[in-house]
Formats: sequence, structure tokens, C-alpha cells
Amino acid sequence: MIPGPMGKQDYSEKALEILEAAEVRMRRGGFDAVSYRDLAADVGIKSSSVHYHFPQKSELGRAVVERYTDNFLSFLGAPDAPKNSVEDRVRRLCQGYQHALTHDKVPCLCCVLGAESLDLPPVVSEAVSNFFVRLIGWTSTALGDLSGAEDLAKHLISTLQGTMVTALALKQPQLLIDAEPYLVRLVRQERRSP
Amino acid sequence: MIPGPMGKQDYSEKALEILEAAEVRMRRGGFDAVSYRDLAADVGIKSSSVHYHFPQKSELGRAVVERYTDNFLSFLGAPDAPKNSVEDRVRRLCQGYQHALTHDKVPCLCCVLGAESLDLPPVVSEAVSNFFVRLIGWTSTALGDLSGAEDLAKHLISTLQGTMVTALALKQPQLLIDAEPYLVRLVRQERRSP
DNA sequence: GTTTGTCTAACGAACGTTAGATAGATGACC
DNA sequence: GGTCATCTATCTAACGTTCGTTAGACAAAC
Repeated sequence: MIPGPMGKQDYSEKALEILEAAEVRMRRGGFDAVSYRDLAADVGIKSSSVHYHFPQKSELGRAVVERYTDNFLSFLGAPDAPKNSVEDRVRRLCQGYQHALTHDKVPCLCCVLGAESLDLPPVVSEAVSNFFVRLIGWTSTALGDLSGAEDLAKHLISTLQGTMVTALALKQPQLLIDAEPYLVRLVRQERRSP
Repeated sequence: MIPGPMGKQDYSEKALEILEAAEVRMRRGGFDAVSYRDLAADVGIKSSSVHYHFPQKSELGRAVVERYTDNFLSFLGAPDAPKNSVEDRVRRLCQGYQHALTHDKVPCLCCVLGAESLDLPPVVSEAVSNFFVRLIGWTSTALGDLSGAEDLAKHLISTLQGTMVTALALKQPQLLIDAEPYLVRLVRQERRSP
């Protein structure tokens, strides 16, 4: 069984509300910043009822990360759509990160969870790892025919992740905008001289 | 009063033990992953005795971050030592990050705390912000005469921060080694054509 | 005698989790 | 159509654990 968008479960409406609330809290403060009582208040039920939808917190965490991964990749679109140039795709990737911070007002989920990987329940840290694997896969494909595309993809993702942390800590969301030309230029010249 | 290495307090031996233990735990799992009871067990006293050295947890957090900042900058050395080239200094910066992950086996402190900035006690998030300000200052100076040195410094720091998160989540510490040539090359060409 | 550092003991709060009751909807069988 | 059983989703109530924090006693050092 291959995990991914195909494995998307059909959550009930209330379960989706819970996932959404949990994502916001998790992106703000990490895995331990989410409590069943807070989630219950967020969606208007009692904490024991939240356990009805997600019995274990670790499974709730995994569900949040997998849903986030699907949504993020869905936002990016196809990595090999012919109508888009390589530079279009890199810019789209940057937009994904910019959107997370400036629109949602909270950092990328896996930016937060990735940093505390060592302390997460294994099932959650595996989901986080899978986020990066899939995102690097998307980027690698988006870069097209290019030797060392995967290494470059890892570098691009890493840069965006870190820029988000710095932008957050310094309260300078502009940093994520400034990063775009650096990355576009890097990709451009890697394609010229591989 | 200007904060920084000059403000270094003279902690007792036991207080230093506590700071060290707290740093390791904080780097592994974030601010909330540190408990007074765990710290007490780490250094062989009771939790109430830890409160004798650091009455409030937020102040303990601030102390840990400030000590970490001083140590990190101390490791980097002078940013304008004439015997070192600009590229030497960039490599030294990369080594600082590599050392954190491969030697200490835990990520950079401010990589973890920066990601959860929104949920930290203000006194701690200010200390984290100050870490980045000082580190960017060091890097900016290290880059020497160069228009846009500060922007480039922010970009370098951000890249290293993010590479650490990705390296951690994917369990590929090699990523931090691979990042070095990217950064050295970027600096080299920015100095050629500013 | 004051200071320094540790201890025991306890406080109220928050945590994840569970058991069991309850109400409403759904569907099967006569 | 009416009855009964099951399923769904919530509730109240509570369990034991951990948390940061505090009060106050105690011993050694200065």
C-alpha cells in the first residue's frame, strides 16, 4: 500500500473541524501545544468527544500532517505541467511558503514539527519525514532534466524552511519574499552549467 | 545597558549544570520539553532546588538561549580577523551548524525555539530574536565590504537553519555538509557582481 | 548569625485517556 | 406501519500523571 493522496480518508464534518483546529495550534506551538480540551472548545464539543473521532493523540498528529501534506502538494499543482516553465514552478514553490506565513499567519507545519522531530511520537515524525520526501520529489520533478536535481531540490526546500523560521523569529515576513530571487537565480544558473 | 557577552553572569557550578541539561532537552524537544523534575534528576537534586537557581521557567529559558548565543558566537571567532578570508569565515559558519548536529546530536537551539516563537514566553522569544540579530551581524561583518551584505547574511543563516531542520527530519546529516559549497559559491559570485 | 543550598511536602492546574450513560438516527424484521 | 436493535455522536464524571510553583524546615559554610 502506497501512502499519499490516494489514501485520503473521508472524515466526518466534525472530524475535519478538529483537524483544522489542531493544525492551527500545532503550527503555532508544536505537537505538545495541542490539547484535547482546547480542541474541544474550538469545535464546540467536550474533550471526550474529540477522543471519539481521534482516540490517540499520536494518530491525530499523523492525520494532521498527512492532510497538510496533501493540501500543500495540491496547492503546488502538477510539477510537470508543460504550460509552466521551470522558473514558474520554483516561484510557485516560494508562493506556497509565503502563503503559509502571510495568509495563515502561522508557519509551515513541518517547519515546526521537523525541528522537534527527535521528541515526536514515531508515527508523527514518520509523517513529517514523508512530507519532506514528497515535497522534494515534487521539486525534483519540477526542475526537469538536470543532473543533481534532487540535491538542488533538497537545497531549495531547506532554504525555504529556514527562511520561514528566521522570518518568524525576526518578525520579518519580507524575508520570504526576498528569498525568491536568490532561488530563481540559483536554479537558472544550475541549469546553464550543471 | 547593551546585552551580549559582556552581560555574562557568573553562574554557580550547579547552575551551569542545570543550564547545560536544560539546553540539551530544549534542543531536543523545545521549551515545553523541559521540566524542572527532569532537570532535577539530570543534575542530582530535587525540583524545588532547581527553582532556587532559576525561580521562573521563562527566565531559565532566557538564560539558556543567551548562554547558547554567547557560546555559538565564541565558536565562530572574530568576524573580521585579517588572517581569515571571507570564504574561510563562511565555511566556519557552516561548521558551527555541522558541529551542533553531528557532535551534539541535537539541532541548533534557535532552530527549535525559532519555529515555536509564537508560543514562547516573550522574554524567551526576545532572546531567540536576539540570537538571530547577533548572528546576522557577525555574518554581515564577515562578508566584508559588499553592498547588500546584510540581506545576504540573512539568506545564509536562513539556509543553514532550514538545512538543519531538513537534515533532522530526513535523518540525513550529510545535507549540512552538502550545503557548504552552495553557500561558498553564492558568496563568491555575489562578491564578483554585487 | 546570616547566607547558601538543599530537602520534604504540598498546592492547584492541566494533561491524555477511559467508562458508562444518553439521545437521536438508521435500518431490519414482522 | 410499527417495533426493536444497532450505530453514531455526544455527554458527565472521573482516573492517574505530570506540570510549575511555593512554604518552611534543616544543615553546612562563612
